[in-house]
Amino acid sequence: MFRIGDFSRIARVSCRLLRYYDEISLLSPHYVDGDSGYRYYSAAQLPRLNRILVLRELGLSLGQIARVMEDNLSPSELRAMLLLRRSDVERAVEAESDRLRLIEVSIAQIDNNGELSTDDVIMRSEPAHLFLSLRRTVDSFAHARVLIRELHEAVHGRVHSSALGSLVAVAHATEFEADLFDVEIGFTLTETVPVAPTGLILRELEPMHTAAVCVRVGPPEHAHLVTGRIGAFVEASGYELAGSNREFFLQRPRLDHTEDWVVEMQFPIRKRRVIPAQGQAGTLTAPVQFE
Amino acid sequence: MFRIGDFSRIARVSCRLLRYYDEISLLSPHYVDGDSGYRYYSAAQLPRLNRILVLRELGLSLGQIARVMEDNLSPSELRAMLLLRRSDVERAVEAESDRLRLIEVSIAQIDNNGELSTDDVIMRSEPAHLFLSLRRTVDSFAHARVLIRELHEAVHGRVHSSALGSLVAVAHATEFEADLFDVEIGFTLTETVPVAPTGLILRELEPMHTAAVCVRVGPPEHAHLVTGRIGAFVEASGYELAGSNREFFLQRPRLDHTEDWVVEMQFPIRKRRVIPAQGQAGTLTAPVQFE
DNA sequence: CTTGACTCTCCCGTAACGGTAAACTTTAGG
DNA sequence: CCTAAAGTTTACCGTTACGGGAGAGTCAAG
Repeated sequence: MFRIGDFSRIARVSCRLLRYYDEISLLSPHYVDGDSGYRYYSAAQLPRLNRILVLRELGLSLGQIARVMEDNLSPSELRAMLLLRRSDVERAVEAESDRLRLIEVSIAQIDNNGELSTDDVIMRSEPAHLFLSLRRTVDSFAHARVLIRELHEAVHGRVHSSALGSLVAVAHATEFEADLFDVEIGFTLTETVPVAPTGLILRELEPMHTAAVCVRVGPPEHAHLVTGRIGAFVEASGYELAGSNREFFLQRPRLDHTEDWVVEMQFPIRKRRVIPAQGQAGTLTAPVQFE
Repeated sequence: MFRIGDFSRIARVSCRLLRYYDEISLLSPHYVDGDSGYRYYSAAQLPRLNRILVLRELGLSLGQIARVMEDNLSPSELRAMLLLRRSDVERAVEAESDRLRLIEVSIAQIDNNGELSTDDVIMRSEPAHLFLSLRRTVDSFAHARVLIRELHEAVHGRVHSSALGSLVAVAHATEFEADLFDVEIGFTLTETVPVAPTGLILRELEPMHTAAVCVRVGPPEHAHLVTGRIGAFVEASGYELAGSNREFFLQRPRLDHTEDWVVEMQFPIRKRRVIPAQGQAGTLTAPVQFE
């Protein structure tokens, strides 16, 4: 019979931990003195404690460990738990590895540029939306204002304003240097509407499983700065573009004050299967070009 | 100006998170109504929020993120933080990979044996101890009782009992099948003592950086069972033996009741440089032999 | 003016313990 | 036998980064 301090020294765990495991009934002392409340442990409890510690090291939660310990769980059930745990750990390893690459990209950014400029590019998923739009091919992206006005006129009076969501511009062109832009501009909808013969398209705006997004505050003339930044980020972090990008207007734009526009640029991306340069942070010196 | 709900939808984060970041002064609203307490956010705050989210994704704590954000931290300081973070993540990846291998070993154990029998072998480090001992070569490990008696007589009266720690037996032989055992038996000491010319050795019992330990309750005749289990565990988890093993007596042994002995067996181990079979859990079918 | 949607603050809960305080018990030494 | 030191008890708070919910107040549209 050991008092808690001796037992903790023998088992190399803290007294606090033993009391905690007693509290949650994971490992109760062999005997508790009724008067003093002193806990007394026997050496025969060491195997149980060690088993707990081993399972803990495998990453099982104390709740799971309790299930393993209390009834003598069948080996196959334990096996199932371990399989579950294994897939969790596999995912965790992959997630941490991804994180590691992102960190290295950021360090390389600082080394090359003197500062961290990709800091506002973020990756997330984007759900599908119901979308009511106009599609045109124009010769200048600044022409967008005209399109927006046209869209407003087409929509005005036909759709209740409470059904309208955000203004979205989809860039269907994949060549960024081309002289012609295939642009689709419309509103997301919160409910379906009848589409009269107005030239308006009613469709689903595709969801993006993974999107690199960046918020731009300023006129469309500055878009290429953000575009380049996103491109560099996507390139460096082992992804590639996976479709046409689009711009979400987070504020209803005032057509005559383009410098106040608040636009979220969204680029669908996917993991590259081949990762070209797997080197250290400092070795990523070649200038990274977009597309 | 957006109310918190709109802003949360735009930024794709929860209201709760925005309130929390306000509370810890990480991202305060552009304006707070004095009467109602309503928070109003401006679109111009999105870049800051996104930067926060990016840093969070890199795994920085909110405290670190706050330091990055509040003063405009110099890029080199940020770089240092990222380097620190990188080494943390590298360690995390390695730790999770180790864990993954342990899990796979456990699954393979169940598949081969029908149950998890290595469950009470645990890995930890063992500190150095001051050690006062006798060393003999005997022809049978069961001869240990005689040695213990001899040790008691040598120590009795010369060392104050408060200075005595645990009884330890060191097996210096590396060949487990040999007929002769080179055994050293002694006590750990809590303070240094004068060693009279008694044949006793005063030395440091080497620490073990990594040890596989297992508690055995029972007579020394059962030691080989535990030995085999530890060996199989060590072999399967990518380690190898790295020196002579020893037995810590967790209870002062009663010489005439060997069946009550509570002994912790400690084997120093190190990572194998070459990992032979890197296969899946189910493929580990060859019987694993000790040494 | 009402009603429904929105927002506020405040408190509790998470997992797995560590730290500390105030009171009590045991043990060793004289 | 007495005292002092060491050990132990319960109880409460803190950690991280939020999520959930209660009860009360606020805003906007019809």
